[in-house]
Amino acid sequence: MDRPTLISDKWRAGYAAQRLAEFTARCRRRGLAITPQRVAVMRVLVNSGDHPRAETVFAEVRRQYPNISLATVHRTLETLCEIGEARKVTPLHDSARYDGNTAPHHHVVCVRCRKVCDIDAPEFNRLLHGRRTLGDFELLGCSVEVHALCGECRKAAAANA
Amino acid sequence: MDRPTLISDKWRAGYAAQRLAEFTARCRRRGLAITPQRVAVMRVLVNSGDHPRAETVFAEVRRQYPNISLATVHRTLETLCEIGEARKVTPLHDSARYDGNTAPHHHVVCVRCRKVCDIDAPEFNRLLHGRRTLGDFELLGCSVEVHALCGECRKAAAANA
DNA sequence: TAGCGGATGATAATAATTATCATCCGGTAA
DNA sequence: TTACCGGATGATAATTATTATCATCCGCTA
Repeated sequence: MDRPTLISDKWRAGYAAQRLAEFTARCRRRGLAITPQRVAVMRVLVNSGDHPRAETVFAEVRRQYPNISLATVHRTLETLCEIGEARKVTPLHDSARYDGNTAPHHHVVCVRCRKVCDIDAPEFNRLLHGRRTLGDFELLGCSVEVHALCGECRKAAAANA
Repeated sequence: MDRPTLISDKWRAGYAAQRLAEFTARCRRRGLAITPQRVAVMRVLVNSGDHPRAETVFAEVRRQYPNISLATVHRTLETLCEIGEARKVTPLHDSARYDGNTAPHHHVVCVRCRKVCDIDAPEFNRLLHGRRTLGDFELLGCSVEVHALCGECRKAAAANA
């Protein structure tokens, strides 16, 4: 069946090992230096079942590298996102975006300029199929964020290529 | 059919009129004063097809109330969210959250403490049914955010009640 | 092993948001 | 209608997250 399931710690442990094993090769391929700080940030992130903030990663990495700078952690996390080794849980975070539409609906977000449009998709409103819980969580609702390139950004991207 | 569609400006105009007509009654019911600033912020927000930042709402409202403070706009937007008249496009925005898992997956977020867990749900990965575009947008992928209460917050909420 | 260029640490600067507080004004009850 | 109470506002300071700057360092290639 296709029910949603929480990803298990066991799965994550295997996944993390795999990712870390490939990490140095991937950095080299991208022309990035393999520094102990970079590896440490990557390790903490990929081992975390949580979705940590920069500050949290900093606290953890610091135990092994007491001299690491918070700025380095921020820079490294951004770098990891740029090369596709990590992602932000939300692409919209610099400032809060508010939505006056309280009817159930979803969003399409331009990954380049971050424009957001509302979409109506009854099918998306039925994703939970009436399920009330998932593991320890009591489910309340869900929202779908479709990632896309808007018309303008599509043109801009084509022009740059 | 149930295909996703962009919400039209026409629909929004009607929706906005309706929401504004009900707004004062809803405020009264909640014990909130009807101030011109509050109404103006609500009007700008609900008329916006975009998903504006506080600063953007501020710029717009200021044309009618040149003395309004940015702090008031921030406060008012938060208040609107608290009483359910608006919502944040993302509940996670105070600081960026990073995810080291680059495999397709989705998230369940506690709306109270903001804990995030990964979920695996093959069905969610098929939402776009191979569609390539939606209006002007070129689709790239989608992610589902399930809103929930985690175990701890459920207990805390029950204790407070 | 030398040297180039990217990476880092320290710190300042910026941006977004929240806190503080005196004043103001919407809502109620006389 | 008027007086009053408590929430709302405006001005501003404070806080928090993130990014920029820059001198120094060190991973990597030749």
